[in-house]
Amino acid sequence: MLILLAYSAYLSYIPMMRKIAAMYDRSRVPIYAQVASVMRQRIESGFWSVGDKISTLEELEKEFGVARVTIRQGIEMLREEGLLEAQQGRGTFVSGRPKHDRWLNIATDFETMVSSIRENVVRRAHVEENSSPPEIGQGEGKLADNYVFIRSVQYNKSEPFSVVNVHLARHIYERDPERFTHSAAIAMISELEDVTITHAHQTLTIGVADPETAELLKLGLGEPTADCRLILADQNDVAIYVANIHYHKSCFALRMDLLQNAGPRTGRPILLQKKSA
Amino acid sequence: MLILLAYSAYLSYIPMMRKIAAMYDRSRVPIYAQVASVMRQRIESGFWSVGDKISTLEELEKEFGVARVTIRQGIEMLREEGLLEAQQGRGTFVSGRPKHDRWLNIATDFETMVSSIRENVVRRAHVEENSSPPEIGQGEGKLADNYVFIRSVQYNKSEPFSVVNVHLARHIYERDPERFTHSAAIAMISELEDVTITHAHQTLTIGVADPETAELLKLGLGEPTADCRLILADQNDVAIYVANIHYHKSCFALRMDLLQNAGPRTGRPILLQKKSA
DNA sequence: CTCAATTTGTTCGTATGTATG
DNA sequence: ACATACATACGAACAAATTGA
Repeated sequence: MLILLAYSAYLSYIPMMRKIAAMYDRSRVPIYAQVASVMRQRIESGFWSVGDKISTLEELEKEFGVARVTIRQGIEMLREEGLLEAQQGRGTFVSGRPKHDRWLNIATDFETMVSSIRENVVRRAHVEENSSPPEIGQGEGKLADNYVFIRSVQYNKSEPFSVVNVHLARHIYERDPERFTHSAAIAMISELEDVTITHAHQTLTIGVADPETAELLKLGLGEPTADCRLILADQNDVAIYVANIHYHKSCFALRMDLLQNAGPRTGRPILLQKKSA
Repeated sequence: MLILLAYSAYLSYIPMMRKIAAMYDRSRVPIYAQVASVMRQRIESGFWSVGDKISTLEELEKEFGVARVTIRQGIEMLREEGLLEAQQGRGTFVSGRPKHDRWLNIATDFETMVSSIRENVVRRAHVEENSSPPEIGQGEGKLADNYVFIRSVQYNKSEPFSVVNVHLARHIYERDPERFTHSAAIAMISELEDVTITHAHQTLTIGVADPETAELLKLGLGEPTADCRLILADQNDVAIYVANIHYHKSCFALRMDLLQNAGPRTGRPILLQKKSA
């Protein structure tokens, strides 16, 4: 069995020990929960592997600069999550890894997006036919006359993983209200022969859960979410589809190929060109 | 001056009132701070505009299902941030919007990435010449014989916004240790004539700040960050550059054009093809 | 101007949670 | 396990400022 050195020996953050109080103060999460989240991260990242004996309470006290009881509270959290097991006289051992779902892959081009959304299981929808228009920034297109608001939640094995809030131009919606309500609007739009999408872009940020999102995704208020804003504009530059999607952070990953349409890349020539520009 | 209706009238979350205790319990952040983050969001999103009178304490008590003093603590937080001003007898008013930094745009192709990184101001670097190799997943290339570990922090107006942890293949590093330490490694790699990048990909997730990252970005332990993993493989499929970048969430945004290399898009034909496939 | 209604500000007591030594 | 200190949260009562009838 591998006995690990104290983490501090590896990453040398002894110099920051004096500032530790300030670090804990920057977050209003209780210290033991902060300690727990660091230890959870170490298990998830593999720095502590399943079966390993982790540092002793004494080492952890010194490393985190907090009292023994506080460390124990953190360990208790992880025991309840099934990640740690403590044994008197022996030590504390890693007994499992957190579920890292990361199975959701966000599309980076239109084709992929449509086909991935098409397969989504939408379990719940709420429609407001008389909706206020969406907030639109400059460069995002013109507003349509009327919008319909559709909210749906996507589930994976009965676990909610995203909330989709869509403002759909009413003239699009009315072509087939029934289907727009119960299947993915974007897939349907892409099938309309007389609608040409001239702009489609997506902006991704980190946001916080508002009460509705928190409730639907079973999150705490203010917990972080991956927020995706998706806008489609038609041939008249009218924003016919404006979506705000909130993803559960633990299922979210975005993978991009940086050489997508470029092929292998060697150094000098292009960059020199750029430099001189 | 606009007097707003209670938010609850608009978004109808009265039905969830019974579950409110559960919602607060899902996070270990104090309730007043959770309330504050919801109100902050309302100001940021423009639901409450500057100058507006927000709901009264009594309304907010009922809406959030918490005590008056708790609401006041939340308001007090936002007063200290300069977002709200309260006046006895009159009400509480929005006095400012949060700084929405979002000025950082993550690149989605190699050229853009290199030229944006080239302009970054790196203010601090830490180098470990005898570094353990990076963790590599399948499909990310083969490991080089040796790596050098370089950590740098990027600043904007003396505010740190990202921590870059790079494992750089030693044979690359040794071509010019001095420059690799003090300027952006990736920009230099792209100038090497005899190195061809055959794979370059980027994976973005939401992570939590570990002690080092928290200290360098002045975050609380366990606060959310945007984590970007960036890997470059050379002509021999060796991962010569493996970066783990932690961005401060408030400066992070990723914008993608979904029609990047496709041009305008009309419905049927392509999709029918896909369907029959 | 006064009065009443509205709205924020303050204080008390109590209970529980967090953190230390 | 205990004693101590401080933060969080509740409910209730009361005080002070503002507004409009």
